[in-house]
Amino acid sequence: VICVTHEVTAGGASQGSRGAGLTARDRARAQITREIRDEALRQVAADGAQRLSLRAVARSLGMVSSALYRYFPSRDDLLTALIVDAYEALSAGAEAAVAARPRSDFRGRWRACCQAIRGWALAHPHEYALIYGSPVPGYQAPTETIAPAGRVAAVLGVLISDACQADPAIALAARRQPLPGQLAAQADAVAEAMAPGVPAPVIARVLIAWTQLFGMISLELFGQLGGSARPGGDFFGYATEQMADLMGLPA
Amino acid sequence: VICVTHEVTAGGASQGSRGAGLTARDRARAQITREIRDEALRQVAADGAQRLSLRAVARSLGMVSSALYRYFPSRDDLLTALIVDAYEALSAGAEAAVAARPRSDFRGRWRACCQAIRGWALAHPHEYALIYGSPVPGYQAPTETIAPAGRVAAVLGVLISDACQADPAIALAARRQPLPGQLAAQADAVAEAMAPGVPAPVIARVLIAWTQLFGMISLELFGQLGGSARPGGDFFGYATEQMADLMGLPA
DNA sequence: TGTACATCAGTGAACGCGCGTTCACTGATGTAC
DNA sequence: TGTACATCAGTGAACGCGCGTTCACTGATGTAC
Repeated sequence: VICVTHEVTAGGASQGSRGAGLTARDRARAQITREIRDEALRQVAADGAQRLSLRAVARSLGMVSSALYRYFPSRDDLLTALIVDAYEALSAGAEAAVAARPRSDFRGRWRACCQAIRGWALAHPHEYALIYGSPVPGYQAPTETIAPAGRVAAVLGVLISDACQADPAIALAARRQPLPGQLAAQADAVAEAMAPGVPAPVIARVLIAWTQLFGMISLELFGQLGGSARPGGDFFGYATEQMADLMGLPA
Repeated sequence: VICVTHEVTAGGASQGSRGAGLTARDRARAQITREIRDEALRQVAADGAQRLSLRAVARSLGMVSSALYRYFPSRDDLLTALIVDAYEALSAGAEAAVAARPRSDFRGRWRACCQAIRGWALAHPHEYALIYGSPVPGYQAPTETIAPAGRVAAVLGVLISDACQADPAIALAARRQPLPGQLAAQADAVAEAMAPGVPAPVIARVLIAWTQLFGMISLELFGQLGGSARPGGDFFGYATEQMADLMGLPA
């Protein structure tokens, strides 16, 4: 009885907020869904995505494995939710880091973006692998993951857009090296989606910086740098500056 | 009886070659070991490394799964053998491609190296993932894989060594931008192992080119380029040239 | 406000699958006298 | 050359494990009159 009263009270309170009409059941469902995601994430963080097991998640939550099917129709859907979360966390971090710098300090914003992404990757290696590692076998990323993935790229898109508007010299310098036809068209397509108004040659260099950034992080994280060549933060910072130069960001 | 005669004859023949003293059993063992590797490789190529299963390999070979333990002490040892093979195949391809160009055409050798590595990766995506993808969970690469991994890097090491010796301008140009202390020490260590005599600033740029190369290939192969930004060969070629410029290779 | 019915969360058992690895064993191949 | 013994490849059964997913069911929560 106490329990019922409690729920009714909470229901009334939540009706006052914007979740109007939420029943106790709805709220319980939302919370348990969250708990499942959290526990699944904990397992991915500990053992990697391939090891994610519905049964283990259910076990940790004191549920029976079949109960999870009330919340996620399959293991793959749970994985998809985690992937979306990872993209969101990464891009939120990058956005915040970039926003913390003066709007006109383009090189500083680029640095902040790189550091934030690397920092997040080092802190969450398995989540990073989940979104930028080799694909999980048998899992086909559904279309829902495309938008969150784009949000990460948009951080850089906005940055270069701002820089090009503020400093026409960037575009001018890049234009002196025209691109082969097909690449120019590709770059234009990218510009339209991510950085309207930025000329193709600049975009091409931004793409180089982009692949450099994730390439470095992946090689470092996955330990594929032959022992001797492991890039600590020093190499990362150095490469970041070189890429800023390549993109033509003012010093 | 016929069978025995046959074997004795073959044994005699092989004693004439450098595999002296090889018994029929030894030769059978070598061949079956090869067949196991080949079949395992076929499975990795088809389904990825995580899906490699001793039982499936045995099944394909018409053996019973426990028989494989005569040849490989565990699944991990089989994986290790495949990893070594993959490194060897990749580096052999890169070496051949580089060797096919005139020794003094440094930019051409660099281009050939990049194209060979990308070509091999596209042709053998799962094997590429095996060596440059996110680590297989639960598998710890043993020390035997270090040397073959280094062989790939050595291709680039020899190249830049040659270039620096032939064209002192490369080193001179790079020296104008000194490195932060720790990075210089790291680069010197890399130089000592891979490219003796090459100054640290050049090495730092080579490392950028190196991470760029594998970063591009990984992002392309693993499909993590947000749909729009997928790098066909055009982008790859463009980036390759930019990296040649960065390293200071003469045009 | 009270009752009858519909909805839904969670249970527990089961299905069917595949895996890596061990072990006692048989029979063929190699070796030493 | 012939025999006795040691080595080794391959067999078949078993151990113990974990997984994703389905299904009929119970009991609590929500809804409509």
